[in-house]
Amino acid sequence: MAVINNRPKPVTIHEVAAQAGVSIATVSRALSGSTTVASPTRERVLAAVEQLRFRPSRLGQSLAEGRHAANGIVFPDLSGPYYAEVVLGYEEVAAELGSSVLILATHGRPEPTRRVLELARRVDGMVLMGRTVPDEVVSQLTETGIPVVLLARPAVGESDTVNVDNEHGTRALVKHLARHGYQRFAFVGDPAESPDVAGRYAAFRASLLEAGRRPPREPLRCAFDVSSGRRAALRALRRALRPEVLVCGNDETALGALEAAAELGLSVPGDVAVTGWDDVMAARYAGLTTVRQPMRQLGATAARWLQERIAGHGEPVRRRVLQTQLVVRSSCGTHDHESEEPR
Amino acid sequence: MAVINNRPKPVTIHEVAAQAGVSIATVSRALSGSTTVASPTRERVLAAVEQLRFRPSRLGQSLAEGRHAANGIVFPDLSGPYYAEVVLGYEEVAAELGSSVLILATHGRPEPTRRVLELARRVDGMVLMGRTVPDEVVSQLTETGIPVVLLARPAVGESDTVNVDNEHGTRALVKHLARHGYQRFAFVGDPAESPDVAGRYAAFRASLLEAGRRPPREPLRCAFDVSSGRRAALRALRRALRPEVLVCGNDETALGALEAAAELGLSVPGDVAVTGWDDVMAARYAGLTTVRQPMRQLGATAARWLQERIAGHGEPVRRRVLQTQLVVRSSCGTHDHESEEPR
DNA sequence: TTGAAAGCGGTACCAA
DNA sequence: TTGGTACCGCTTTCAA
Repeated sequence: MAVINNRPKPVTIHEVAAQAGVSIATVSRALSGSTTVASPTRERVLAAVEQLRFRPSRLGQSLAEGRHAANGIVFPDLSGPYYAEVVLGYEEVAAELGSSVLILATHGRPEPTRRVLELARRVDGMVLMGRTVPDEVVSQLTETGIPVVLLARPAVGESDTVNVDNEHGTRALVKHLARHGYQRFAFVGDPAESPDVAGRYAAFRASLLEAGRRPPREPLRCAFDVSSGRRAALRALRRALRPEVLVCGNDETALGALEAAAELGLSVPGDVAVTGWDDVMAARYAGLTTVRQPMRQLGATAARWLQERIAGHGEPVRRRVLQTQLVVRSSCGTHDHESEEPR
Repeated sequence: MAVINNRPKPVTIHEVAAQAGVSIATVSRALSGSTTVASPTRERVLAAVEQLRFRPSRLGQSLAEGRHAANGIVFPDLSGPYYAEVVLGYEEVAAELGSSVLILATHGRPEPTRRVLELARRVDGMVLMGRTVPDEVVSQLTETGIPVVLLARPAVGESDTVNVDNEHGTRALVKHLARHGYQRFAFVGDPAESPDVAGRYAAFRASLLEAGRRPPREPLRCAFDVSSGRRAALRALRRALRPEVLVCGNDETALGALEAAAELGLSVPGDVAVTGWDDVMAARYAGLTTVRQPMRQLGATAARWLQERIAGHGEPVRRRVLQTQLVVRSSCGTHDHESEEPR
């Protein structure tokens, strides 16, 4: 137990007050600028602050003010470009609006609920992404009075919700694939893994049915990473009746599918077409047809709404569904007009 | 000013105490488990806690305990896979060790110093990455008693420092390129942009000189993104005496260089070779020769050390330089033995 | 085993 | 314009 903790203890407002020969109330006023302080007094205070290198304790301040001036974002994971971009968009706006940003990755960790509730004790509000906590926890938070904005997940109660349009994005994709003339579609990805994938699979299935086709087989369930995608795609591609298209839940899965095809000596898109979701940087170099979603904007919108909720204006519940963009590259088939790819 | 802030005010320890018919001291003890509390009393307290859904205020707790139980990481940006991976590695370990994690991206924002000092008021310690704040701020923080771990930047004073071995990584790369027989090397990237790039350029220059070559020209300065890399590479490739190799400061720059070459109708590696740094996911699909660095491990090590500093054991200063790995792909030239690429 | 009370470091109201 | 002081919500001595 030989803790040799020799940190200088922080300067407090009392020492500044003593040094300047005023009361702590005056120091507080001089620094906040709220009330008027006589110029000479202010000078003395600021000099003392300067000299003692006084930085007010955030804890004292927050306790007195009754707010943290911080908010948080909870997401499954930060690996892979998708979440990183969303978090970046979030941080950017939150910082702009004067809040500190706490992050919490739940994926693969025990007790996500406990961690989220712990986070809730240090913030004025939080953004919850995807499949991080059960609905009950969302309700519990809002009942406790903590504003919550949901991101990339279904609405719960009266919380604001921001989502991407999985429905239309998928339909546009399937429609494009249908024009290529493909008949046998397979979906790679686990709807249970994330609400987004669930939405994409549902739309995939629905649009095939509406086109008068047979219902697709069960999705080839797999996690979000490349190697899981590869394994799942191998299963599909080894079937007697090989699918003509692998519609993948996200880009990393699709990149794994490309690997699988290569491994089996199948050409893409000749023997099998492959599509993804997200349009991560690698997708471009892999020639992957995919659906781009506005990742930063998802985070930015959530941050802005959260701040407004915290400010406490009584806006009605807001739900936003951001649009996607089909990005056609080579992996879905050959095209006459070179490059539908947007700049 | 019509703020309709109707949040239920949080349950405090006093209400729990009243409900359980004990003092707040007893409630605190019953919850912390530190001191002994008679079983029946504890039962009553826990029942009250349950019934009132009491969650202790983090602010009160931290103020009394004299610690935040949180720490922070400051980085230039979160876009691009590099920082995201480092932050992920950091968050993972920090959370494991029981700290909440605050993030702060400085890049392109005004007043990075003010923001960092503001962050310093809410954490027990922090990790500072790359070119985020000037050395004086680092000193100022440590003098104030806030433990700091530096990441991907030169040491300052007595702070722990974690870096990647830019020196050896670059030498291995240049050596490999020299074996290809290339004579005219150009460096793409701005040493002023980050300490890492500075280190890479220095090693690049040194190893060429040591090999008895003429000193290379000035680096083609550019920012870290693909399009900046593209523009810089265009400048180089349009020179009368075209370089045979573009050694780029990071992968995104290199991907831009690949674009530039394609634009000019130059084949890679036939007409010009290109290399990167980081081994981001896209590098693989672009066939980019690069140097892999252990990004997560950088973050993880920093988090662990920071925690130890905060715990206050008086270890001597630590400096770690993590090793890199050359990843040879097609962009640097043709190879006999297919794929030196590690799995 | 429990309670009273003194902090922890601020903010803001009320008087002077 | 300033000072005194009552909080904010918790932890932790010190006594009982």
